[in-house]
Amino acid sequence: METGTTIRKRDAAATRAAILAAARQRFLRESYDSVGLREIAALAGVDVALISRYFGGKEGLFREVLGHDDKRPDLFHEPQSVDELPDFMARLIMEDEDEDRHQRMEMFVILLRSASSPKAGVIIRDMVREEVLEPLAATIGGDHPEMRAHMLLAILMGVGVLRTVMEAEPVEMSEENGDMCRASFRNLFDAALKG
Amino acid sequence: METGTTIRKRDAAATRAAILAAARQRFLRESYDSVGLREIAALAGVDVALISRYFGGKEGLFREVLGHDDKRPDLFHEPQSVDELPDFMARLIMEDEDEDRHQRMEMFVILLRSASSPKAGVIIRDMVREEVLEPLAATIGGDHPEMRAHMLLAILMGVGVLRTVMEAEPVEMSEENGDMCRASFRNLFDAALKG
DNA sequence: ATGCTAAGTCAACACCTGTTGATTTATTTC
DNA sequence: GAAATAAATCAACAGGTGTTGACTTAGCAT
Repeated sequence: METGTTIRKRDAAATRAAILAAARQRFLRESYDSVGLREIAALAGVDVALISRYFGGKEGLFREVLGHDDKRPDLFHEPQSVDELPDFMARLIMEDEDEDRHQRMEMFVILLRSASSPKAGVIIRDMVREEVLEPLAATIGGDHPEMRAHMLLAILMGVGVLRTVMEAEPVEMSEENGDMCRASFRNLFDAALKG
Repeated sequence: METGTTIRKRDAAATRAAILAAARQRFLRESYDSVGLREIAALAGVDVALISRYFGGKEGLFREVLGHDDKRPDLFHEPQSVDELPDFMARLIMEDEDEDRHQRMEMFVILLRSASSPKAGVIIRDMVREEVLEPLAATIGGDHPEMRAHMLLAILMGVGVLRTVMEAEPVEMSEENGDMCRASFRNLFDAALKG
């Protein structure tokens, strides 16, 4: 059950990391409001009090899970041309092997799960605007970049919602189905950009 | 502040309706977990106890807000051919004047807001599968109807998430922008169906 | 080995949650 | 008008929330 059950010997950094990992794990499955600090603490094998002590409270913990202050690379910071975008986003949706992509998608899930909580919402909205919508619109350029960025992100988030929150998988991902599915998404993103 | 401030004279049906309206109003803005019964009761101008009394509890109230038992028409029940779908969904996104469409979109927002709450989630998932994904796939037909249905719904929900949860509007909706935007969405849905 | 300090624990806080039983109030029926 | 009944209220519950201060313990330096 516990994440950091390996007996830590009074290492502040390690327990911090354990709490962070446990929190991430929980926020990945449920919303900000429905996840309790005691729950996270138990999962990390730590006393509840430490959370408020180390992160200043639940809100601070959540902010740190999102890596809002950290030097984590922006969700869409890599320099891409608009031509690479469809393929890039299709891969983002379909391939979980790539560790970087996987983490990026997990981040989106966390965002989606808690976005309707009053406290978490403000944190999330800022993050999405700054780190996703604006850079995306910048790389898109052209006539109505904001609208195009919206469409792209809408597809990405929509698929995320369906997959995780609604627990529905579009199609068996194995074999050539995966290739077909990825191609379809590529076309879809292409249409969103040029249509 | 209150919804049913017009002094009701001990009318069970009317107070039920007032509670339902208040609940709908709150669940439209926040998640299942973050909305309290006392909050709803205050908005309806009613004592908290009445909610549990009339609806059997918070969960029952939510279920009734969703109209899961009611004879509300299915979210996608209308007999449409696959050709009409792109235009239909584009209008669903863009036009709020139509009362029916407006209510349907509101329902989607409520679904999205609370889908990550453990208790509300199970209710919502069933509803989406039964009333949206399955009928949608049925009207689509063809090669991979489930995947196509997923794509359509993903776009719809993605836009919903961006609009409401992320509080981001794709483009100023007035003037010819609206027409352009609707055309783009139509193309997008078209690509999702045929691409 | 002995202090000293950082790390972790414990208990309690004040508040809020949904829910229930007893009670009061208004409305209708005889 | 009095009795009966439905509607609404009140107060309290048991349990949960995040957070805080005082306390204990482990690990390191001298």
